Amino acid sequence: MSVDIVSELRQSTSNVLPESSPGSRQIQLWHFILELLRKEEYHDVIAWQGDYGEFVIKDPDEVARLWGARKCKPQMNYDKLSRALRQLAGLPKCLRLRLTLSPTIQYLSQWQLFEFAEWWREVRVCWYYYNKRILHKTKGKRFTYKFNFNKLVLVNYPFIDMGSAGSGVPQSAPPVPSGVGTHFRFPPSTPSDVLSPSEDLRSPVFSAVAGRMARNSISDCSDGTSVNSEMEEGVAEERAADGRGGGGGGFRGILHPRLSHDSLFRVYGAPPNPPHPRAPPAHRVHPDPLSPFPVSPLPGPGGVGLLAPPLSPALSMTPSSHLPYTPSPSLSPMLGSHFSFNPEDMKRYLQAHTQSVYNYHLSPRAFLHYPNIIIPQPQRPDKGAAHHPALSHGPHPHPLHNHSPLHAGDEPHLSPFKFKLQPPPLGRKQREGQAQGQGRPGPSGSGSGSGIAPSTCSSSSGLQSSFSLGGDLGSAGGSGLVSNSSSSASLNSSGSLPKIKVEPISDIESEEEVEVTDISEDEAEEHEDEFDPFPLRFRRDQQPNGMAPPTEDDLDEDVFKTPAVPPPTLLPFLGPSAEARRLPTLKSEPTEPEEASVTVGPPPTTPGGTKCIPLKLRFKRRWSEDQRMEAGADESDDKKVRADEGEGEREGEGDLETNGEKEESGQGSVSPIPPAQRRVSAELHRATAQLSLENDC
DNA sequence: GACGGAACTT
DNA sequence: AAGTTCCGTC
Repeated sequence: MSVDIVSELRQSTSNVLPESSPGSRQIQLWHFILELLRKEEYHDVIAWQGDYGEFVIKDPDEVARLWGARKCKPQMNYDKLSRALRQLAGLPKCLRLRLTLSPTIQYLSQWQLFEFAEWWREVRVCWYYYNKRILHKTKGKRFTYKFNFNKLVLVNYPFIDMGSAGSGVPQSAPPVPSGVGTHFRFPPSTPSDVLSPSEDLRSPVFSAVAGRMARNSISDCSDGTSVNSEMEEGVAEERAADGRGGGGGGFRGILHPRLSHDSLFRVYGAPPNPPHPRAPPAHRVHPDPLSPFPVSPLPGPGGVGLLAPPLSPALSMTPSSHLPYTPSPSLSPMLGSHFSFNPEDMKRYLQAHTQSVYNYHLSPRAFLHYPNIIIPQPQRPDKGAAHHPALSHGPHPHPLHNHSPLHAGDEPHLSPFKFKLQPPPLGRKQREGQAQGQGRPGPSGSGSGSGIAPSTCSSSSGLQSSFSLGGDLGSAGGSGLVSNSSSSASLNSSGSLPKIKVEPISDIESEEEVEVTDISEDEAEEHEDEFDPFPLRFRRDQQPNGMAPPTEDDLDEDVFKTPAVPPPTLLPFLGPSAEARRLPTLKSEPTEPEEASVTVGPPPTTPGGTKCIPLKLRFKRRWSEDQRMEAGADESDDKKVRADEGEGEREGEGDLETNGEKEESGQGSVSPIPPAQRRVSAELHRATAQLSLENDC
């Protein structure tokens, strides 16, 4: 890596990649801690001890003094130091968002919902990238903290070498990432074939992928307790996202054919499960002190950085920051179009991922996780079909992933959209507030689901959002009732557009329900295996409006960072073309005039637009495929579906569903939406209706 | 001791 | 952004 590149990287990523040179005042606390931990001379002051990644500050005053000396803060003491450590364990406040769905969500087409769902997923993932849970306090143990290496190493400091302590490293010490000398083999790709890092790294897609990768990729070598292989999870997620269960979907080709799991999985060497800290450090010849690689993986000048894009993870939505992928303008499923795919774009996309994996030491899971690519294989799910070879190594996915969302084909007579709403738990204030109000179901998930609790904060932008996005989805009441907020009222009365609002919140405390000390990483990692690629998980077996109990995963993920751009670009992957698709999508539905006017969403506000490949395209494609299939199906099935639908709706409850039905009925017999789709839409409406939240900003 | 809000600094 | 400082609470 050339010096200037390193310099540039350090500058461009200074907020993420701290200056780590000894003596630097720029050092971050967690790195300083690591620095002490790796030096034997400080083992009487601070040392690894206990569980994996756990360390004990044996001499708090001395550590504080050292820290203060490093930072030129002579007044430093352990109280302050511990405060800083606590900050490391927590989330930056005011950076979480909440999602509020107004009743007008019912006016969203299902593809808008897909878009929204996918966007939210991206937000979740992106947020994770920036979410700093570098360490946490070990409860019950004085002065004891524990690093979350799965977060830290890759996300914050992927190339950190923590193995300098040499012999005597306790088991609590983390493994030494090995670079040179690993079995890692990066598939050759020339810079010209790869997106420029700036494009790549700034892309929200990349951010999502990187974040996702970072979140997961180290799980196998972090706590030493995770038994989920990346591939397993990747497959599971991919399947889940694919929505085809074990079927041989058409999206398996997202794994770069030249990126075998085997080659990519060894970036860190064998998963330390249990870790083998005493094993002699692998070859750690680091021409660049920050990188284990002898040669920069970056293609050259212009590389932005090894780490996080400088933009908000939630969404670099500037047009230039996205992959130069321009979806076919004919992608709108409502237009009955077929989905085209540009192989060149896909190629570049994959290469960008490849590059990212290389740059970040990241997991090949990225390729599996982010199925944001449409493989031009319009195959119906073929149950029992052979899996993609590259995906077939790992254990089978978690059973939960068999609840693959968003596929209408697998279970033709069941809800094809088996996702549920699974919001994070309420914050304290929310809980308290709701305890006095409607009362929210506890985290047991026994609640009756979310009501539509529109934000009391009006959108600051032109968007009168029906969504307000946030990590505390679960804060919604379970009544399923439309709240009486002004926002809701205005939305309802005016029939305003279904829009999304993102707003920061400062007092959501979902983490407080996370027992991070004892079960945190281990169970979290296990739960991560249950990662639901969609924020809206809706299952029939739940109560009509029931909220699933928040999982660790949710707790861990349903936090967001405020997008760096105003709400109009809240669908980052929806560039103008996407918007253009979206609008016709709505218009293509013969709807009531009101709806027609209502559903015409906000105009595209991102000049140039985003050019990412949204997962929604998969949905669209699948949908289109399903529709074609169903169109060819016999009428009796259709009638049966309708009958089932009617029955289900009779069984169902909630104004939203009723409204959704009204909306659909308003389309009349000329509706291009087939019964199954309308059923799906109804379920979507019902599901999304649960994503309501009050707003306490 | 631990926690976390809030204001503040760099 | 990443703490630092102060402080009230548990």
